[in-house]
Amino acid sequence: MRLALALQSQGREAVVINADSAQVYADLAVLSARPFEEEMQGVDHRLFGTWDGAAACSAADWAEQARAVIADVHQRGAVPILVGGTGLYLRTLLDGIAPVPPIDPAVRDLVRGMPVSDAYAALLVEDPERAAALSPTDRTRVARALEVVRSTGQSLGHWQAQLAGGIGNLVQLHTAVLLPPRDWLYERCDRRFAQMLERGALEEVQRLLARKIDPDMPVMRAIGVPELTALQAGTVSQSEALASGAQATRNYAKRQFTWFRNQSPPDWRRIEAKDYDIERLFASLLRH
RNA sequence: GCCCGAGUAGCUCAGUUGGUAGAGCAGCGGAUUGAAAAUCCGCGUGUCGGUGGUUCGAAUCCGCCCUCGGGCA
Repeated sequence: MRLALALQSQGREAVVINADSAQVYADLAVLSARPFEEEMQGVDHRLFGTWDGAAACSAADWAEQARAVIADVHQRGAVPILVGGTGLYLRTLLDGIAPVPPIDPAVRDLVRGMPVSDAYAALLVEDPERAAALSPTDRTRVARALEVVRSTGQSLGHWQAQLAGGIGNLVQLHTAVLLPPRDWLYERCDRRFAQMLERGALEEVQRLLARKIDPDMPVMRAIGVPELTALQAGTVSQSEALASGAQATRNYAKRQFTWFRNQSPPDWRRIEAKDYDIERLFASLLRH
């Protein structure tokens, strides 16, 4: 946002594009900490609250939309600013992803309904190479590998040998990976979740629950949703829900830290200070 | 003051008939190719409250002391 304003002060239009897997859902305004109208200060924001919670937004879905938005923004001579902490989304946009055809919904339902142990046993037979590379307890990846072989007749490895749709080579990137001091970060996580409750997070979850969406869907797994669902059900107290939500936020922050520290390209600048000068950070971008 | 109960990892607790201790959570590190705010993997030396004693050997048995609960006065 600060960058967008800095650009605008130079008479250049900027568009903020969401790259966060929870902020894409319309149902999660408070719990995903989606910026609200006043915060946007008239700057165009895209892909925030774009998906309905009843639908699952995949990395490829998001990347496809992001590509279109970026093309449009460039068309207008404006600068796209991608913001968000979902590493897989950014990687998919920049590097592309395996061109796996759509999965047969019947196969998907069947596979995802299986206990991991069964799915893994099946994978050992149907795609032993992949099975060997995965932890037998990794539900998400075991299910993915199995649904891919069953639905496409080819192993996941076969598809992953190629990447499609990346735009990393077509654009000029100005990057910054924020890795602030851990204590400072955790303290903010605690405050953030408490603040969400003050801003109506519980009511948001009540509205979500009324929709009776499958609990396995991404919206239902967003941080705070399970915690506040438990509060709503009366199985935990207010203070317990507050504590577990804050804890989940911290756990997530750490995972994000690990992702970006190790998975993002080494030439992406790491910022370890909690304060930084946006004008200096993006001086190369702001100059011309 | 007396009687019970509890004092073991940062927290919550296990620890069988004595053989110098281990789980969950937290924390730290890591993985991450179509639901990723998800999913998974790895890392456990701590005066076992203190102190005397019994014993070849004590978190475990005995004495005394300390702290925190609860009860009785």
